[in-house]
Amino acid sequence: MTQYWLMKSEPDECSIDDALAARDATVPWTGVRSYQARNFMRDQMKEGDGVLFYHSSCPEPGVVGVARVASGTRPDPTQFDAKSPYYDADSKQESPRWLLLDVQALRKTRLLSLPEMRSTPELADMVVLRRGNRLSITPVDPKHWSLIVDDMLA
DNA sequence: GCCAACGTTGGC
DNA sequence: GCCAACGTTGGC
Repeated sequence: MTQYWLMKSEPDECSIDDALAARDATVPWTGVRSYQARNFMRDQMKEGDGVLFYHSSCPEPGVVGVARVASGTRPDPTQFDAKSPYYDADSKQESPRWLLLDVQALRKTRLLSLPEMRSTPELADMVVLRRGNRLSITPVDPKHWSLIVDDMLA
């Protein structure tokens, strides 16, 4: 069954334009260092799942595009790269702690800003809007996906 | 730059 | 296993 997700990316690292410019518009979703987010990727996310591409830690945070999960998980190579900011000295080659999967950008949308999301009553219970939420990957209810993708960003 | 919120760490 | 201290996220 197709599921839906919201994935945060810092546009300084990988913006929606960067993703669309990549080969096949596909980027490895590197740098996830949260067990909850990793477990979503490992246990629940499937190729073909829908993704809201979200810009975070930037002047205008919000949803900026639609994407899809384009692969299953594999070890994130940056965990073994001592020069990477995502290096994890405790992770072992034979039992990698951190995973990634590929995300394929499908289209850029207008900015659906965080303030607009917060001011839309039908979106009020989205996981990403919960107070103090810090998860970089959050599940999206089908009704929220439909409202955002088929209506607000159509 | 500030700070609220949360996950992780480590002492006990 | 508890919980205080610490580091990080991320909006403002």
